[in-house]
Amino acid sequence: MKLSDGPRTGSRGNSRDNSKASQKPKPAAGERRLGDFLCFAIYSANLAFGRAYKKGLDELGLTYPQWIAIVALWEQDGQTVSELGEKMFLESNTLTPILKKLEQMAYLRRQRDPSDERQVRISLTEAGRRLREKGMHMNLVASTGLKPDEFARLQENVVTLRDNLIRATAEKAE
Amino acid sequence: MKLSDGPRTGSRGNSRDNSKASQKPKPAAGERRLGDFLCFAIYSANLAFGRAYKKGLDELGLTYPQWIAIVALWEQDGQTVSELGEKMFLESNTLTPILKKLEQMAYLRRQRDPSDERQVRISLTEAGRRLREKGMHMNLVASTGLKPDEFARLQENVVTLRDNLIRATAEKAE
DNA sequence: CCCATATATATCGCATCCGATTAAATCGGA
DNA sequence: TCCGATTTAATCGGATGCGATATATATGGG
Repeated sequence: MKLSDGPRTGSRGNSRDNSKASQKPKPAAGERRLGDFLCFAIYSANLAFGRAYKKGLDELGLTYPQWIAIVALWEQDGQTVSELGEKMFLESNTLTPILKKLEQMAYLRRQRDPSDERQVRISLTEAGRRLREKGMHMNLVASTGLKPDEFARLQENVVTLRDNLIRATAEKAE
Repeated sequence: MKLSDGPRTGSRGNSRDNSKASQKPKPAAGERRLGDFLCFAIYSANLAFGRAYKKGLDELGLTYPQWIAIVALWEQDGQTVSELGEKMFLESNTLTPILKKLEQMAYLRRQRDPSDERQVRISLTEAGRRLREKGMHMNLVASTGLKPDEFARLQENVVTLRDNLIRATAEKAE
């Protein structure tokens, strides 16, 4: 198991810092900088997305994972906790508190499946569906500053990256 | 403020689902699926990275943000909490507990700057530097399943995305 | 010098994430 | 049928993120 996902092992090119001597102490030669790690780019982009969405979500009175759950349930209503978890890449330990909160807000219902009492099926209420509509006409595409083709390719590459990571992690766990 | 970052507003092309009738109930026509949101791709890729790194980080006895802090301090030692926060895209409310934990583990020192007692300067201990070396020869590049050129372009695009989002969010906040 | 303002951290409460464990229901082989 | 293994949620504790607030220090105008 290796911990770096930065491709560079030798000297780095920093296009913003080559006109004058750096004022910062140089890191040890050959070291990867934080900016070279793809994982950190994803990590920080995720923070940035969360902050960009914050204002709009506050107007809906939702958090980001709550919103994702509403979108996933809009796509297909009546999913079990596990099914919803597969789509959101989360498990019941994380999902259950979120769903309980949304139930408490009257945006969805949680009920045991009569045919298998182990499962809990989640269905949106009318208020939950209205919530989806309220958030639907909002978008951040412009804020990404990406052209449509860049946007689409980036999206595909990130999804590929995610799926490859998940597969590789599962394989290494035997 | 718009809340969707999915580019498609009309019908979707789902290349995996066009050979036979979908078994799932169709979502309302014109709806964006979760998979069309770039924010969700980033969100879930971040979860995937966290899980992929987990095993390696456990061996070091660190969490992901703790590791990031070590890397950032290795780059430049003696940073203030704010400076470190700029690089990690975090503020003192999040950073202080992490740094206190790392101090308690004896990987760094936190000391008030004598010339300005408001600031706290963070410096790695010898154990902290050894930690960086222990993690350095590990990498996840193979697990990403991306070719080097794809990897590099993806990294650049994600960084651009992040920086554009941050700028746009700051502008909208007046 | 005095005090209002600004700056840099820290604290607090809430909401995720996640590993480990628990509890309940189902399944399956003897 | 019976009982151990499996499956599905839920619970618990620890560690982030983050808005709001608090505290301590520094700064500047009168």
